[in-house]
Amino acid sequence: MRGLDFQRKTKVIVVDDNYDHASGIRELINLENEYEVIANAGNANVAISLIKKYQPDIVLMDMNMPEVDGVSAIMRIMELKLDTKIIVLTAYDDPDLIFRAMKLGAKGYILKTMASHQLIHALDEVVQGKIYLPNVLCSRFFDYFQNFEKNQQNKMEEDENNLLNDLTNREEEVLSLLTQGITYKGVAQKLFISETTVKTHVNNIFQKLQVNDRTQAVLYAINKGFLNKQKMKIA
Amino acid sequence: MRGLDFQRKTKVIVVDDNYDHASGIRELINLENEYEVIANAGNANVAISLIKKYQPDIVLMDMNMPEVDGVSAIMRIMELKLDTKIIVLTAYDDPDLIFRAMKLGAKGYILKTMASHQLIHALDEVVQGKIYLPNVLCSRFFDYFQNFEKNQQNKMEEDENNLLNDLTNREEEVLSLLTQGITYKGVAQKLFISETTVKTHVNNIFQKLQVNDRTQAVLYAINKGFLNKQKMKIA
DNA sequence: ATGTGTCTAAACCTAAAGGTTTAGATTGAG
DNA sequence: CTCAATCTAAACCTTTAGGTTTAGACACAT
Repeated sequence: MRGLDFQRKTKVIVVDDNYDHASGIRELINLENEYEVIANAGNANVAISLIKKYQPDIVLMDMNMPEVDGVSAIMRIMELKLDTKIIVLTAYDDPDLIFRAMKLGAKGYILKTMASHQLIHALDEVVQGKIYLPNVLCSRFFDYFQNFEKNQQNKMEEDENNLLNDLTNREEEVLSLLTQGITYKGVAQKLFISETTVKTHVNNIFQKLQVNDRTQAVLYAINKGFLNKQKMKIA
Repeated sequence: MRGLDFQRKTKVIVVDDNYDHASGIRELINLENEYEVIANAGNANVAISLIKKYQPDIVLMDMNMPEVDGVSAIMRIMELKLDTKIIVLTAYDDPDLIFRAMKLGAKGYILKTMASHQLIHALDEVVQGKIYLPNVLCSRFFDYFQNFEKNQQNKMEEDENNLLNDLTNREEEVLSLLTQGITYKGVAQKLFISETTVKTHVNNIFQKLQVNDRTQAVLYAINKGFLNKQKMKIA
């Protein structure tokens, strides 16, 4: 695909607070016929206004900037809802940073330590609409992603402070029905027990969860991932 | 790293309901010195018991199986909490399938249409603890991932059937307090209005949301992303 | 066999929630 | 100006919900 578009060069804006570094990247990119660095920005605010003005095809963004951090900068650029594609360029391979950048919609992620031809390759891939994430960073991302999701599901059981763990089986059943917005009478019918028994269970639940009413109990349950647990039991 | 472990071969279990296909993969893998297919499984249940029994290093899993679907199978294998690594092998490059498999903890994802040496390469990468996701599938994943997160936030406003959109500003405020488990009296104090006024609002909310009590209203609100909306208003 | 935990259930009470109707004040659109 | 929507509020009522105490039946462990 490189060089097929004779109409115009691919417009790139470089965002980096280090002027020397930005200049280096600029020269490197301008060596390529199909790319053109149309502007440099030393901070996020300047970057935003330049992007609004020029609507570049690609923004190469350094992540360790003063004042506004890189993640916020990406967020603000994405909110513009332009066709501009963001490639992150940073010294850090921090999984959390990679995860957040990609989540927000970055199309590529490159380490500064990587060879310069990789930068050009990243540009090539991204202009074609692909994602550019080197294998090393890809693995980092997924380590974080999978553990993140896993933790979301399992943090409940692992949490010593989770009062839901004090509930008996029957109480869990009752709570499960409460989280569906069912009345005492309804719960009694579903569990084939009397309404007063349900009340007893509910009162015990309230004491164990240290709440005062069913709404708070339901909210506590939802926040602690109780619903996920119930779903898993069913499946 | 290949061939450095003289102690034992890497144990692989192949899960595929198509016997011929499973056999083909088995032979292919057994050509490699460092790998050994120790078992085949034609369905998820057999697979689970074989995995429990042999605790293989790698499970190669076909996703289009009858009875139990591949995603559920992955979920059940992950629940065993073994060191077994799952590589998905399927004919489909459906982004949703890729996303769910990776989310659940799959370490690799290969299409059946891909060359056989890629399968071996995937095994090599995964035994080293890396993630194997070919560029095409990686892009598919991120397209889904980035839109997924975006959609989660915006699906509410876009939903024509979302009854929350019928609420007035004041009703939203009241509902917001209900979702914090606050009583009529508490809401009245927070909003500097009388308790009966709160009741009126709440009744209107119930009618608009077509529910009968506060618990159901709170659940409706949570399910439709009301809490996210409130958070966004703050930020 | 004795105690502990769980599930069951009743009686009794108060507080809160929910349903209905009516209505005044304000605002903004036609 | 008038209509509609919204926010406010009261009176009246019924139904749940929640709190407390007591207690029988069963299982399980020491």
